[in-house]
Formats: sequence, C-alpha cells, structure tokens
Amino acid sequence: MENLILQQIEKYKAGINRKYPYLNGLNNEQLSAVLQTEGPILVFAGAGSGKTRVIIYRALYLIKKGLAEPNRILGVTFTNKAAGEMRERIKKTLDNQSSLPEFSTFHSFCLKVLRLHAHLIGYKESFIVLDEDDSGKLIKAAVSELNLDEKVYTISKVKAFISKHKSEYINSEETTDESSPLKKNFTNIYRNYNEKLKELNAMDFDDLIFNSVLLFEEKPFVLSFYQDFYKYIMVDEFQDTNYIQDKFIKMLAGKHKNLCVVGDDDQSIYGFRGALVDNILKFKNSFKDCKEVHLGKNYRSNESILNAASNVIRINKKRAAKDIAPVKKGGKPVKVYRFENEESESGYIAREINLLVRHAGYSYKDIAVLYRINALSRGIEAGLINNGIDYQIYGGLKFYQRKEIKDVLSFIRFAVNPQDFLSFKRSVQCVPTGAGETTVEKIKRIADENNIHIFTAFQKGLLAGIKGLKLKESGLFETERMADKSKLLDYFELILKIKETAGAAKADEIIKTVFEESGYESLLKEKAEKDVLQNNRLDNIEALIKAASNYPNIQEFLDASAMDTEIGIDKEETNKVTLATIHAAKGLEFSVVFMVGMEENIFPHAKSLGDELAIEEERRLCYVGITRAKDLLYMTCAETRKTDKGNKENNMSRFIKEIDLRNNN
DNA sequence: TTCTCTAAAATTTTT
DNA sequence: TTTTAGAGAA
Repeated sequence: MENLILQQIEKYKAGINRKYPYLNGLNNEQLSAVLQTEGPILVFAGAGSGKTRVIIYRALYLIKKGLAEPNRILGVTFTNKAAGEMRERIKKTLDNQSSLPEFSTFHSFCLKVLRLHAHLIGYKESFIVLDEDDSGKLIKAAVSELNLDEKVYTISKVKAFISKHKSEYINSEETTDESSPLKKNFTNIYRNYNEKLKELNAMDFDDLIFNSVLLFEEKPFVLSFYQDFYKYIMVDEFQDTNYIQDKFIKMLAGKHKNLCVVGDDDQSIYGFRGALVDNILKFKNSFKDCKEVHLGKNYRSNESILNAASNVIRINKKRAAKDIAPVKKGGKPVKVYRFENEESESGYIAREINLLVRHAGYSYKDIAVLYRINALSRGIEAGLINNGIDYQIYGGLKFYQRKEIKDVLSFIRFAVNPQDFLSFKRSVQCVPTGAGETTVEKIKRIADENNIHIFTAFQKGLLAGIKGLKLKESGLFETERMADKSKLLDYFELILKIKETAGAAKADEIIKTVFEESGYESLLKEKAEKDVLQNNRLDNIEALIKAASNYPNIQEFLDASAMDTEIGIDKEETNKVTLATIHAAKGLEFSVVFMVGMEENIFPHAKSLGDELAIEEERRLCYVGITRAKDLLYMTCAETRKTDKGNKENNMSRFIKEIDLRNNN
C-alpha cells in the first residue's frame, strides 16, 4: 500500500498526471494524506505541518475526481472560526460549483440534525439552546430547590459533573453512583437540572451531541439517512474529541467508513473538558484496515523555536513517538526575562513591541501576547495603552454573550419558544415593565398551576389580577388601571407581534422592532448620555441587526447566535497586537509571540500542581503556545504579581527551565 | 414591590 | 476590574 502511494506520488511529481495541478504545492506526506481517499485514515499532523491545507486539498481532490458531490463531504471542526476559514478557502478554489462541502463544528452540525428530527425524541421543534450562563442559572435553581449548600455544590462543580456525564453518554436516570451523600446529591441535581431543561424545551451544549447520538440509536432510519448521505467525513483536531463525539463520528461514518481524522496528541489541551487523547492514540484499534500518515515537516516556526518546543514536549511520558523537523533553519534564541513585578513586565513588552515595529520591520498585527489565564490580560492592556499600542483581545468576551445582545434576543427567544422561562424573565425585566421578582414568580406559578405556558396564560386572561391585566373578548387586552400596568401590557403585545411575524419577517427586521418598541433603545440611549462607555452597546446592537440581515429567518439566526457564530459580525482588518489565552490561540500563528506570566502557580496553573496528568496537559499547552511563533519568541515572568489577594511571589515556570536554553540557538 | 445606588466578590482553560 | 448582592428610596 505504502509503495503504491509513493509510486502514485512520484507519478504526480513527474508531471505525468496534470489533471490535478493544484496538488503540486503539497509535499509527499501531505499528498499521501490527500490521495488515500478510501477507508479510515489517521493523520498525525504536528504543529505548523499544513494540516488545514491537507483537509482543504483532500476535499478538493474528492470533488474534482468525482468521488462525491461537494455537499456529501463533511468536515468537522471544534471552532466556528476554523469551520468558517475552511468554508472560505474551499469556496475560493471551487468557483462555480453547485454546492459546497459541509464544514461545521460538532455542535452546529448536531444542532442542524436536531432541528430536523428532535421531535422524534420528545422535543418540540422550536427547542432552544442554552448558553453556559443560562444553564448555570438552571443549576443554581436546582441546587436551591433541593435545599443544598451553594458553597459545596458550586455552579462550576455541578457543571463539571453534569458535563462529564453527558460527554460519557450517561443519562441522569442511569447515573447510579450514589456511594456517598455527596455523589447522590450531585446525581439529584443532575436529574433536577435535566427536568428543568425539558420544561423549558431547551438543550445545553452537551445535549446537542448527546441527543444526536440518542436520536441515531433510537431511530436507526435517521442514522441510516445521514450515513448514506455523507460519503466522506474528515475531523479536525481529533485529539480534542471526547467519548461521545468520537462515538458520534464513528456512527456517522459507519456505512462508507471513509473517515479521515487529523490531529496531534501533543496539542491535546481540553482534557479538563473530557477530551480523550486515547481517541486519537487508539483510533487504529477501531478499524483494522486503517491507514496512517505523519506530517512531520513544520513550515511555521524556525529551528530555534521548534527546538524549544521539542525540549518541552519530550518530557511528557504519554505521547506517540514522533519527530517534527523545521523547514526554516536557524533563528534567534528564545528570549527569557524575569521582572520585578507585572508592571515592569508589561512595560517592557510594550516598549519591545514598539522597537520591533519601528526597527525590525514587523507590524502590530504580526505580534501576539499569550497568557495562561484571562486575568493576566489586564496588566498587559495597561502597558500597551500607556505606550499607545492598539490591541484586540482574541476570543475574549463573546459577542453573543454580551448583556445587551442577550437582552434583545431574549424577547425573540421567548416569542419563538413560549416554554423559555429564562428568556421571559430576562426580557420582561431588562426594560422597566413593572414586573420584578415577585410578579415574574407569580406569573410562572399561574402558568405552572394551569399546566400551560406563560404566554398562553396571558392569552387566556389568567394573568388578570396581576398588575390588573384583563382579557377582552377579542383575545386582546385592556387594563383596569392603565397607569400602572400599561407597560406590562405593551410587553405582551410586543411578544404577540413577534410571534405573528416570526415566520415571515426577516431576522433583522424583527430585531429592529424589538429594539425600538420594547423601550430598550431609549433605555440604552439614556444610559449612553450619562456614560460614554455605554455608547458601544448601541454600536453592538447595530452590529447585531447587520449580522441578522445575513440570515434567511429568525430561527436560523437564533441558532447561529447560540453557537456564537460570528458570521456577519464585522471584524475590522486592522493593524493591532493580538492578546489571547493560549487555548484561544490554538490554530493561529504570529511572527512574534510573547508568552507572559511564565510562573509556577500560573503556568502550570496552581490547580494542576501535584497531578502528573494535569501537569502534562499544561506542558502540552506550553507546547501549543511556543509553536504559535514563527520568528521570535519571548517568555517573561515576574517575581511578584498582584492577585485578588494581594501580592504573590512566584518562582519561574518549570517550563522555562525545560527549554534548556544552552541547547537552544 | 420595584428600581437605583453603593459595596463586595470573583477569575483556568471553552463549543 | 466587571459583575452580583443588599439596602434604601419611590
């Protein structure tokens, strides 16, 4: 087999086959991954080895060779950004194809599937997707309903428990570990939480995958359809898949078995979220005829940076043996600096950035400052601002997580899904409608007691008596005492209006209506007058409306916003320094990288100390950080650093020592 | 009962 | 430093 492929490759190289000229730019390893189209194939793709290229060219080759219609090729990634990039790149190479390959994240793809079939597993088709924030609220409610201590059953702990079980495909009914009162309580919270989700006709992020697998298991004809349809499947960053994602993909590829997984066990940095490195390390065990390709040439970093990376990662015990060789020889040694405190650290970085830009020919956009934890960005920002350097925080606060965005969308979410109590509460309270905690609870109780949705209760006039709302014969409303209650009445009429137009009106029109008629606009404008910072909230709403205009209907837009797709959100192509966590920076590259806060307790993080597996994950994270750099790498740390509890002294990170600077030049 | 103002509380990494 | 909790005003 291997020989056959090499022969084939030589054929291309000799120019015998000029049918696929676009493959000329690929090296032998990459070609081998592209040309072996049939059956399962595992591609180990080291950092900077051109893995995205392989995926794109593989799709292109499949299409040009006529092996599959474009839309019957599925590419699965983890981030919307990666999926979007692949979509763009393939679009450029396929100018006038009737369809395009489906590039999607696990979550978006599952959401699309569930939108079509969720009714088969007991959901209403208008189900909503809860973000982390909202699911946290439900957990909090569950904990307090069960009279448990919030200090013991913290949202983050409960979340981790539930997420772990869902990612291992263990239902709340099947959670049998009740060995201790603590575990029993966690299980009870899990059950209560799931009941709440059902009540809201809602799914959390983990449910999207969980329920897709459930759907496939319970309705084999649905699975069969998708198995038939997707002839070729490729999965990016396979080292980050968890148990259920791996299961999902293998089910989907179960018929054609043309499954290409690409990944790098050294870049597995989501273990804390249930990712299993074994999924990639043991992939071959699942398929006896699995092929394997190693992409071992690094085109991104120079020799010096790559040596530093190798020196660190080779200390890890659990990893597939592999070499990665730099294409770019030489390079300046990694620079390590230790400062007195974080101010001098950030001051140095800012001045150094300006020097690099003024005298070394770099642009601000070529430079990134990476850190282990978000909290470190503050100090860096201060340093950059003081030195007049523009920056952008990559992956910081998500657009759709912003308060004003969630507020405006909550009206629509409630209108579309009348079971969504969270959105009802948010929308009715984000503008002064006169409904506070008590009124909202009262309305919910009335709806619960009559076993109907809040909006139905309103329509049936059951909310009469609350703030004087009364039902007219026509089904519309009048108030007993107009002065007090007109606002709540207006609120419900606005919801009614959205419900009526949701099917036909365009997404941006609906959002505009909500913004203007809910009173939110005047509220924001009022605030903007008092506080200049509030001005960008208005800008964000504008951006929201603009983004919505790219979607055919409101449901699709709501789904995209739930997945935090930033499609249509204008990202300015400006010349700014990038700030990011190392996690967020995965998949990116920069000419110059500063890794800051290289201190014990920060990197590796205090919570990982003493746990060898956790330390190994931190080390992989360090490897990911180092390999973002193309030309220059700086590592900085401070002797003392301000934390929430005063100044803290930290030693230099062990990772700096591991680089072994003597052998690094 | 709701709204607004002030004080404290919180930060690992995320689809 | 941004978000939540509590207290007082309307």
